[in-house]
Amino acid sequence: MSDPRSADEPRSPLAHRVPDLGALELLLAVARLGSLGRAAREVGITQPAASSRIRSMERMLGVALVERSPRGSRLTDAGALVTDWARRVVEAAEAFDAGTQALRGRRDSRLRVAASMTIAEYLLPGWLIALRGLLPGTAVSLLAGNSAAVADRLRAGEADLGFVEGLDVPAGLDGAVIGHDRLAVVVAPSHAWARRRAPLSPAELAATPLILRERGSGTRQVLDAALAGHGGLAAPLLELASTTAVKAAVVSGAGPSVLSELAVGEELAARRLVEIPVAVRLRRDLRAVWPLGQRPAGPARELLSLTRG
Amino acid sequence: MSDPRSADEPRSPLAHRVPDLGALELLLAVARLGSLGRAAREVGITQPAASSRIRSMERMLGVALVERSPRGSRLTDAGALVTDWARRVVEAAEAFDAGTQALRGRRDSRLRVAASMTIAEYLLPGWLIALRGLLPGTAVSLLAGNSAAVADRLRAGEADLGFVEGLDVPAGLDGAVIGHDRLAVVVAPSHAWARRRAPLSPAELAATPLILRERGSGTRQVLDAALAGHGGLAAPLLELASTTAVKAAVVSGAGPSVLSELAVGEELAARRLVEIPVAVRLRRDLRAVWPLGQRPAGPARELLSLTRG
DNA sequence: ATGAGGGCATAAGCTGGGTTTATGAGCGAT
DNA sequence: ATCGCTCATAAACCCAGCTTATGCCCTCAT
Repeated sequence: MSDPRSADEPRSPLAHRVPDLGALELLLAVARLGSLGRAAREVGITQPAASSRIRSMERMLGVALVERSPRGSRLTDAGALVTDWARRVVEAAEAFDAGTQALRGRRDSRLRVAASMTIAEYLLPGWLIALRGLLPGTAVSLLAGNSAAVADRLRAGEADLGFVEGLDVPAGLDGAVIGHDRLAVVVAPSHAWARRRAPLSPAELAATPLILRERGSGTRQVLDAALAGHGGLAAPLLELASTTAVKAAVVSGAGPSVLSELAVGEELAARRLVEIPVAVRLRRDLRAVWPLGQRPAGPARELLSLTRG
Repeated sequence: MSDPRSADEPRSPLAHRVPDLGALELLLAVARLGSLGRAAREVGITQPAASSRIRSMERMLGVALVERSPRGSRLTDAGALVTDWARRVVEAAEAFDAGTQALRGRRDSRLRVAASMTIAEYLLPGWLIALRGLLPGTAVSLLAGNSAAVADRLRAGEADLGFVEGLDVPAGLDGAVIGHDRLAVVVAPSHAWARRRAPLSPAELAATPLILRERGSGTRQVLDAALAGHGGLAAPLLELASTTAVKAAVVSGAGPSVLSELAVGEELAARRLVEIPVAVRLRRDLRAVWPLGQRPAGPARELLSLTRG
C-alpha cells in the first residue's frame, strides 16, 4: 500500500526560508561575542562576509536581528528570540554530526559502542556530545542493531560497551540499568480516544487492534508481556517495518499505537500525537552491557558514567 | 567580565560536516518515497540533481545512505539512522521557520499573539506548526515581551490571545491555566552538588548564592515566593541579563542556578547540566489570557485548544 | 523475445550566493 | 589629532549545485 498522507503537501522548500547552518552558527557567535568581526574570526571568515551574511539573513527573515554600532553589535529583541530558535537547530545539527561521525568510525577507534536502534537514535548522540566535552579527541565508532547483534559484538570482543533495551540481560554479558523507557499509547488528535477523560483499562487496550512494528521488536515484546494477564494482545491493525512508518500511520489517523516515549516526544510536544493514559505499567529497562567480568574502563567507563543520572 | 568558556574551542565549522537543510529534506523525501527521482520531483529539483546531492552527502559523511537499484532506492541501515537524526534537524528548522514567520507577521494578521519570552521561545513554535495543520494559511503575528507588555497589548486590542507564566492573572484580563512550568535547580556536572544523594532542603537552597536573572524576572519571583518561609533568598552570586547567559555561566561551572525546565531540557539530556532534587515545590502556572469577557473565537480559539493537553 | 517505462548515472555548461581583498567612514579613548 | 576598534560598500572571483541531454540497466507486459 502506498503512503497514506493527508494534508502536508503544498509546502515550499524549507531551505528557502531558513538560513543555512553556517549563518545560524554565525548568528550564535555574534550573540555570544557582541561583534560581527569577532564572530567572523571565530567561524573562520572575514568581517565583510559576516556582515553580508547577517544582512542577507535579515532580508530573508524580514526582521532586524542585530543592532550595529561603532562599538559593536547587540541582538535586537527579535534577534534574541531568533537566536534561541537557531540554537535549537544548531544543537540538532551537532547531534547529527556526533552520530554520523561515530557511524563512520573505524574498528580501531578508541571506543567501540554497540547499541540498539532506539538508544542509538535518541540517546547516543547526546551522550557522545557530552563525552566529547570530557574526553576531546576520542574516536568513537557505533554499530546499531538489535539486542542479539549487540550481544554478539560484545562477546566477540568487537565492541567495548553496549546498550540495549529489553526485559533481561543477554546471556554471557554483565550489565547495569541506566534508565527506563516508558511505552506510551498514542493516537492522532482527531481520534475518539483523544477526547476520553478516563484512563484506558488494560483490557480495553489489549482488545484494540493496534498499529505495531513487526513481530520481534522490543516494544512489542514488552507490550505482549504487560497485557498477557488481560486477555492478550489483539491481532494488529497494521504491521509496519519501521518506527517511523508506524508514527506516520498514527499521525495520519489510521489508528492507535504503542510507542516508546523517546520516539514520540517531538510529536507529543507539537500535538501531532496525543498520549492516552492507561492503567498499566508499560516500562522497560535501558541497560548498559559488557562482557562478563570485564568492567568497562577508560573511555567506556567515562561514557557509562555519563549515561546514569 | 568576558565570557568564561572552557574547552569547546577547537571545533571546525559544523556546516562543513553536516549537509545543508535542502539535502536533509531530500533525504527524508527519498526515505518516504523510495525513489531518488520522485524525491527530486517533490523537492522541486531534477533527478540528476538529487542523485548528485545524495552522493555528495554520502561522500561528506563517509557512509552509504541509499541502496540504489533499477527498481528504486531504499535506505541502508546506516541511512535509516542518519535519516532519523536528519529528521530532528529538519523539525528544529521547521520550528525556526514557524517562529520567524510569526515574528515578521504584520498587524493585520488573522491571529495576533502576545507571549512571554519563555513561552514564545520554547512552546509557541510547536503550537504554530500544529495550528498550520488545522488552519493552513492562517497568518499569525507574534509579539514577545514580559507579562506587563502582554497585558497591555491585549487591553489595547492589539492582540487576540496572550500567554504568560506567573503567579496570577494580570488585572483586566481573563485566563485559563494551560500547563505548568517546573523550576529546576541545576549545576554543572563537575559541581559538588552533582554527587549528592539526598535532596536539597529548602533552607539550604535559600542560603546558597545563586546565578540568577536580574530582579523582575518571572523565575525569580516564583523562587522568592517559594523560599520566603525558609529564610529568604540569599544575595545572588551573579545577576545576568538573559536566560542564555545564566545557562552559559552554570555550564561553565560558575555555580548553581534555578531555571525553567523548559530552558534546560536540552542541557539536561546532553548532561551539560545536572538537576538537583529539592524538597520544595517550584512550579508556576502557564496561562492563556484574553481581555475580560471576550472569550477567544476563530483562530484564537483553535490555538487555545491546541495548547491544552 | 522484445519493446516500453521507470530508475539511476554521467557529462557539459551555466548561474548565483558567498567569499576575499581593498577601501572608507563613524565613534571613543589616548 | 590620531590610533584603534567598529561596520559598510565595491569589485572580482570561485565553486557548489542546478539544468539539459543522454545512456545503461532492469522489470514487466505484450
